[in-house]
Amino acid sequence: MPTDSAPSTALPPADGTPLYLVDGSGFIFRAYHALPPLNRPDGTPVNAVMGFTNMLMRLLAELKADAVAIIFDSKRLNFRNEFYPDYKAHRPEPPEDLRPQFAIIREAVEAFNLPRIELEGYEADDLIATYARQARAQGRPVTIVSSDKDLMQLVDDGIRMLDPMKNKMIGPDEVFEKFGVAPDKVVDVQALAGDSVDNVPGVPGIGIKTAAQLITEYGSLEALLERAGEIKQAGRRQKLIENADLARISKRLVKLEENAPVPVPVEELKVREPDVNRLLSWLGVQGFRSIIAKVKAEIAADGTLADGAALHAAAGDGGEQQRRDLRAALDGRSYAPSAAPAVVRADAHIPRPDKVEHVLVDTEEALAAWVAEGLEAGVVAVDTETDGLTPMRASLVGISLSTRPGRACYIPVAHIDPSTPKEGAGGLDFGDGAPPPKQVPLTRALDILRPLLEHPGVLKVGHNIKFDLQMFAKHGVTVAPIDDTMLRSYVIGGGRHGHGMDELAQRHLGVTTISFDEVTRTGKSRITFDRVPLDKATAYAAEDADITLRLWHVLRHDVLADRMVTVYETIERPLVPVVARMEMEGVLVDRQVLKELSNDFAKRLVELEAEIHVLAGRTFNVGSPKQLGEILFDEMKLSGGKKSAKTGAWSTDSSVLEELADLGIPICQKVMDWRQFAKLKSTYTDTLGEQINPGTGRVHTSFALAATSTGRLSSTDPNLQNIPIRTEEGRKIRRAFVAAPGNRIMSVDYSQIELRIVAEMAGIPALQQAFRDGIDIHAMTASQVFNVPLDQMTSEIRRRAKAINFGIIYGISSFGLSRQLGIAAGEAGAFIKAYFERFPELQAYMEKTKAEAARDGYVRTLLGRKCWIQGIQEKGARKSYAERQAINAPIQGTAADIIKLAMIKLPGALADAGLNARMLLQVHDELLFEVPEAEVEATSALVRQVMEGAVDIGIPLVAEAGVGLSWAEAH
DNA sequence: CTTTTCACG
DNA sequence: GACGTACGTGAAAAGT
Repeated sequence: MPTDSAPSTALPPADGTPLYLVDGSGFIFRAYHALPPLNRPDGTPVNAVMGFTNMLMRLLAELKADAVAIIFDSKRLNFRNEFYPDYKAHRPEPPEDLRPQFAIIREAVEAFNLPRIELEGYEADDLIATYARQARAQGRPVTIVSSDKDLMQLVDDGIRMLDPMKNKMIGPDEVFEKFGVAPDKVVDVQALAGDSVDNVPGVPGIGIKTAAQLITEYGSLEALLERAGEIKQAGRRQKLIENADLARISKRLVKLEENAPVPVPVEELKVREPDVNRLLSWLGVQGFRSIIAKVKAEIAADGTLADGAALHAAAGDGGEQQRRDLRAALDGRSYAPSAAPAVVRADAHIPRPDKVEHVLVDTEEALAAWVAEGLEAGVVAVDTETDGLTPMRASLVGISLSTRPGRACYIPVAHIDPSTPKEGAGGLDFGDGAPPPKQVPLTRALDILRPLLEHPGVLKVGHNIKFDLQMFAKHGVTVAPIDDTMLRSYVIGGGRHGHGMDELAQRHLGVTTISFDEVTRTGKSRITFDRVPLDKATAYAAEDADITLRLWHVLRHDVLADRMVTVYETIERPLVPVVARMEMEGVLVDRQVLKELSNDFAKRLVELEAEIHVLAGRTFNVGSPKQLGEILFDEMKLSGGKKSAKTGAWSTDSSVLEELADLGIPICQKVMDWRQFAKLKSTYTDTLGEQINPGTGRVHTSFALAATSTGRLSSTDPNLQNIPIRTEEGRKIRRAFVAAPGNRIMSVDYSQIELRIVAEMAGIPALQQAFRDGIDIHAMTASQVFNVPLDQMTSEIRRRAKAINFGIIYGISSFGLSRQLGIAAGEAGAFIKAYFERFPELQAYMEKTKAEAARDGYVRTLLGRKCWIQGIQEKGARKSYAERQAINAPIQGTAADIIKLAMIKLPGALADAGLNARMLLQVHDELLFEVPEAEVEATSALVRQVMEGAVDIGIPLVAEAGVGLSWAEAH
């Protein structure tokens, strides 16, 4: 976790804000029994839900509560059953028509956006007791909303109870009325009297009246039991002596735990303004028309439902709402009711619609009607269908829209007859297919859709909407504003599961979607989407839009509930158009340079192969690790072979070959050389040329936004984040990445960003100072760890320190370090020990991070991104692996967050400065630009400034720029 | 379709 | 005493 210098979610000081603690579980039963049966339109019983919802409304609207927690029992047994198994054992199962209401009531709390508290092993009463005492200690008045007498023990002059059914306040006087003693003696009375409902035994024959009398007389339960012999009445005396232990157990059962490990700090129990759309939708599903009217009236009155927070302040689309209102005012139209800016109709059933309409749109009139419907709704899900997966090569063949859950359409715009031959000879169409099906042609369809897609007041929701943005941009349509369900899922569950739509549909909606393969078939018989018959295409495409919108409703709430709004809104969402633009820009690649390198590599491969065959004594496939292993270890009988654990095959990776080459085995060095050239040729020089887009003459990679567990981007088709640089031969490939005439390639990279982050997050003053002083960090750590003055530093000592520094970032192990440095594990372990002794804060930080991962299942970056860690609960090697991930993820992830923030700021900063540089690539700590020759100086200064100032993490960030005619020169 | 290897940060 | 390892990716080729 961030240390003191992290952007703090500063807790407010105890400020005397009254705290309302609602006994949710208790209330459910009382509301159920108090209210007549009541069903919502679909037949689900909701009488307790109704009572509960009215109570929440009263809390917010009448009591104007600012600090609230709704507290529930956890399902399982609690700690009381450990010492008294019969506790609450005879409770009957809840009635049939109450059971389905529990889940709906939890939904109610979410819909009102109130803190919902429950904790396994504890009853709601224990959590209430804990919070009540904590708030009381801060001098805050506490109101417990409950009519459960078991809570009366908590009452004092600062803690009162409110009986929500009778609307009656309970203070010390009322408690005395009930129990005949002051609140602090209530426990003793209950221990004696017992409770048949909860199966608390007490002392047989003693009820509340007698108990109160005895406690008043003797002062306390302990005193009474000790002096039981003094009691005059023989029967009562005997019962007390015989059942003293039962009374003591009863006291433990009745006494509430005041030190429960509550899951949310008391300071964070705050009323947050609900998402009005979600709340109204939810109320609509329940059929609570009178409550909807009340909510709307409240909002009309003061713009908020609860006191405090501004409307939509926490909601993800707050900006959109404001812009929409502004736009509506400007053009004199209004797309939303003036009083309640609810845009999702309250009768929309979320997430499960009661009817499904997936329709084909093949006329301009029908399309215009859908556009009108989208404008009215204010939120639409959009999806595009194309004839390929790479956006820069694919063509648009259809568009789907969804305006509310269950309602979606498919608009084919470039479908052809399914019987059309796959490839017209030489691209010519001999007209042997039937005419295309009836549809609105592409350009006409886009003209009609444009007002919707570009309308600043209509949110366009997509699943990986970057792709759709690009498809529309190709036709001059700039889609904005946007939201992305894939990225919403990513900020919540990055590293825990995938974020593809099919998986999320299953996960969140329980829906199995129509698979793409099902529609297009697979393998050789696969057809492009423009050949899919319209009925099938509609079923598939409309479903995608429908599911996207339904996922949006769920995930929008989940992001909020998971406190990930800031990461989503400040990093992921604004990044989408930036990366979309960058991919479309593409990078200019000189085919001729690649061709020459390819020929050169081919020549050397032929030579090497011949030499290797001679040395092996026979011909074989050098590219086959299996055959090579057999040659080296079975036929040539070389020692030092390792077998892979999985298949038992000989390992022939570079570490093995290198060892043998050092022993003077000539074939091994030759194979290593062969491998290098084979890799460079097959992966880079032969392939990159083919990736040049014939239309733009440039290479357009695709950056995956939700692929990594740490928040990094990844690059595919082709991967431009792993272009060689480490060897001289490999580096030549960068000569092919060139600037267009009149331009230069500029590379700007962060210097030592991950080590800076370590220094900051772990709070290591010595490292922080070194970075502030701008000294060589590897030499400095070498000097500190190995006790060598800087002026006597050798390159070998510095190399070792550098390896340790990198090791730190990877979650160091003595094995890994020893392998990296080619030293014994024991020696490596000693280095690590010395390092930790010099920088003790580091070891403490690592322990803390591991513990956090084990406790929560995830770790966080400095900016709050969650990185889920799989396997942290396991044992042995798997656990160690998970621990190293837990150490690495916050560091790597923070660096990823920082460069993303810089990328978001750059387009605006460049435009404001009148500069025309284009951002081309991101390589984790580096950004690549194409810059007009005349603007090189100004761009270099500005980009460095923006990158260094992307966010203030405490330690200074440093960015360095290089310029040249190619990437090789710029780096 | 999985495994091995190797390119990058 | 042996596990099986440095963290994060994607692509090509071989081998099932």
